[in-house]
Amino acid sequence: MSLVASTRWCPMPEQLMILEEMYQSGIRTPNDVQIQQITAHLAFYGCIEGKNVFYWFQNHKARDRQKLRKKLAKKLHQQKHHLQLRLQKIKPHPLNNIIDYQNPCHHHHRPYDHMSFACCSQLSPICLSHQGTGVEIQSKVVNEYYRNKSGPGDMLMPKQTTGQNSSYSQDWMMMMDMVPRPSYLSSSSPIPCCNMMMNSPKIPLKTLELFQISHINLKQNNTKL
Amino acid sequence: MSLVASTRWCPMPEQLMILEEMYQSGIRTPNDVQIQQITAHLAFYGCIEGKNVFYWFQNHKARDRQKLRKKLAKKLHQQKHHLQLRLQKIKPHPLNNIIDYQNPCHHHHRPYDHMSFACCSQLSPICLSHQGTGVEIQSKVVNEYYRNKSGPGDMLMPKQTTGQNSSYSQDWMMMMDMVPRPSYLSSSSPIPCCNMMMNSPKIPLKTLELFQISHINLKQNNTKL
DNA sequence: GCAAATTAATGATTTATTCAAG
DNA sequence: CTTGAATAAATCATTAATTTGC
Repeated sequence: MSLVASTRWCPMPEQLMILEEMYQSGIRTPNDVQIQQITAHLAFYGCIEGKNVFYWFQNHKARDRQKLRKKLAKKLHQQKHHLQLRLQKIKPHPLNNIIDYQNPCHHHHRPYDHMSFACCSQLSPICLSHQGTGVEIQSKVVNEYYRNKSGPGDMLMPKQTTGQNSSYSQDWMMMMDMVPRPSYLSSSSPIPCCNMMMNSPKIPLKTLELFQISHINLKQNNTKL
Repeated sequence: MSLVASTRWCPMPEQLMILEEMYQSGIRTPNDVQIQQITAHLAFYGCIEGKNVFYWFQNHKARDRQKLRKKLAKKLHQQKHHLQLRLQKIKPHPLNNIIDYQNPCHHHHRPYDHMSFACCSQLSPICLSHQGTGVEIQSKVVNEYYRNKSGPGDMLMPKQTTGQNSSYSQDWMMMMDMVPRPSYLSSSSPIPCCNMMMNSPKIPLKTLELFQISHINLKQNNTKL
């Protein structure tokens, strides 16, 4: 990992300046459109993705709060200390236990940002057409996490190979491994499926070509790279 | 808000069954590709997006843990209680204060899933070409949160209207509102910019057409719909 | 039975914590 | 040590179950 392109975003000073200024301006939790715009703008100064902007605000906000908390705690502690000293001077009495030196300061008050809001813009739930490019083109490039929506409309929803029941516990575990799956594993493993919980009638689920994968690496990829 | 399409995902029983079975199979934190595949598969049974799958696993895992914790806490409590009773019987002595009835059980041990892993698949950071559709087509449809990456390569990175300095503290606040921005606000507000922190040299930032927006709604959209 | 009122589940969001690159 | 990235925990908010009074 020396000459390999860095695995994480290295913000350019200009980008940091702009972000910082935006933060100072009050922006705390930009929504997706805002993130897009910011990203597009900052992209002029260097490679950047939406998630970088997202994370930056997230971390900056959090560490701001953290700093503030520490400062406050310190101040409070000092105040107490001073107060105690003063009280001791005033009433040098062993029963002056009014002030407790602990108080874990569990600050569990959730300091709602005056800026924060939920982005519930009521866009119609139309199911985005991927321009016929299929799923893969989105993964890891357009989407970073889960936001890769992929509606039901398009999605190279394969002509499912007729309703043969299949055990998801098995097939999905297979599908779930990340190695490029050889397609020699046929789609013909007949298995009962989805008969575990939920008292709904047993539905003949279909095995999709998309998920025909090898038996190796049954478990999820545990390595953290 | 009565006959409007539901704002949140209403999973179909089949989808739930499949998800549940996958969970039982050991899947805990599917990565983006997995989420894509799962989504594509579940889409057959009803409208669904990647984020729904993501959230489902997130919540399911969390609530599983939670349930387990509660169970354990209960058991522990009972054990203590029984032990105390027993001790009382054996040594009905007032000095039997070995057992403390508190112990807040702060279980701060981060129970790493044996399944969890970071999805660091090393796909090249190629900057996805949006097929010339620009930013908007992605927002709120392809992206749900931050994962809307949008590389620097494409992005209708406008021919910036020559380097006139502009105050981001102001312009960005304006840009940040969500209302469709009328373009009558010219791109010619000349302002000093980015001279706040960071001792890097002052760089003449450009005002991009993309961000010319109205002055109304200066603050972030706080309303929730 | 049946709808308003409560409560329980659970989808979605935000915040806190942790890991680890540099 | 700083900070980008990722995950877990806490919380919010909406929908479903359930109860309750009629």
